[in-house]
Amino acid sequence: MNLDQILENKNVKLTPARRSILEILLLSNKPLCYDDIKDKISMDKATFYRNITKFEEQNLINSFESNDKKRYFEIQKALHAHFVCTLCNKVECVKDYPYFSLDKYVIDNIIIKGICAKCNTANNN
Amino acid sequence: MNLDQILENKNVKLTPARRSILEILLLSNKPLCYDDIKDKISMDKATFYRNITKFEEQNLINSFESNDKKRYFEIQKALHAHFVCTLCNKVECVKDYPYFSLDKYVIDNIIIKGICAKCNTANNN
DNA sequence: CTCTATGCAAAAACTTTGCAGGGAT
DNA sequence: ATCCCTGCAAAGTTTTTGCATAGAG
Repeated sequence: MNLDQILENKNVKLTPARRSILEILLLSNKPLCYDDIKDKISMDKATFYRNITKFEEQNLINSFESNDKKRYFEIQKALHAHFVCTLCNKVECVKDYPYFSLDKYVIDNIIIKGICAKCNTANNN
Repeated sequence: MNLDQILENKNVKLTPARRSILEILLLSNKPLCYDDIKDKISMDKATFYRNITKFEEQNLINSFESNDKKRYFEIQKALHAHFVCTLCNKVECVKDYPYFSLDKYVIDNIIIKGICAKCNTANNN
């Protein structure tokens, strides 16, 4: 999947800022927040959030709020679930979690909240 | 399930403010945010959030962030999923959504994000 | 009396908006 | 010349913290 395919038929001009955001999200194996992306490239938060809003309007990406109060974004290549640890705030993709359709509902994302293996082990020591 | 049972062995004194919060959450059939609760009883946000924090520390309630950037709280009687509509921000419980354990992970909550039946119908008109 | 709970006000954290400058078409 | 993208600064929203008062044991 490349950016041209992704932007096909979408009303989004591919500016350098947008290219950067999309490339970083494409290369990432987990959802990223503004801080994650700002660490990789210099970009004002207004630019970031305005472009993110546009991407979401065009269904190019989806997002969710994690436990750390930040929004995390990703280009979802195939619908899959996400795990958010409520102790260490780690976010990871859960590729093999089954999902089911709900009558007349459109499912965009599944977020599983709980305690990750590492924190769980640490907690029980 | 009553408040005495819920607070059994928990290090939480049952003050009037706490009783109000817990009773409202117990009676609700869906997760509630601070604004929802403030509509029902007068309570300062500091008091609310401090008590909510204490409840969460004692695993009396759990919470998640919805699309409207607010945290929603509930007393979860049995693990079940929640649906959050990304268009109208409605939050509802999905009792019959199947869930699966993840090896070594503790699952506290499942949030399904998407478009609810009503918004979906409205959108396709 | 001491310890905790509460309310008000201020701060903090993340996101959004206003506005002006700059580039592309 | 117009449109829209970008960055800075300011505002907005939700949640948290500081502090003084009130209340329970």
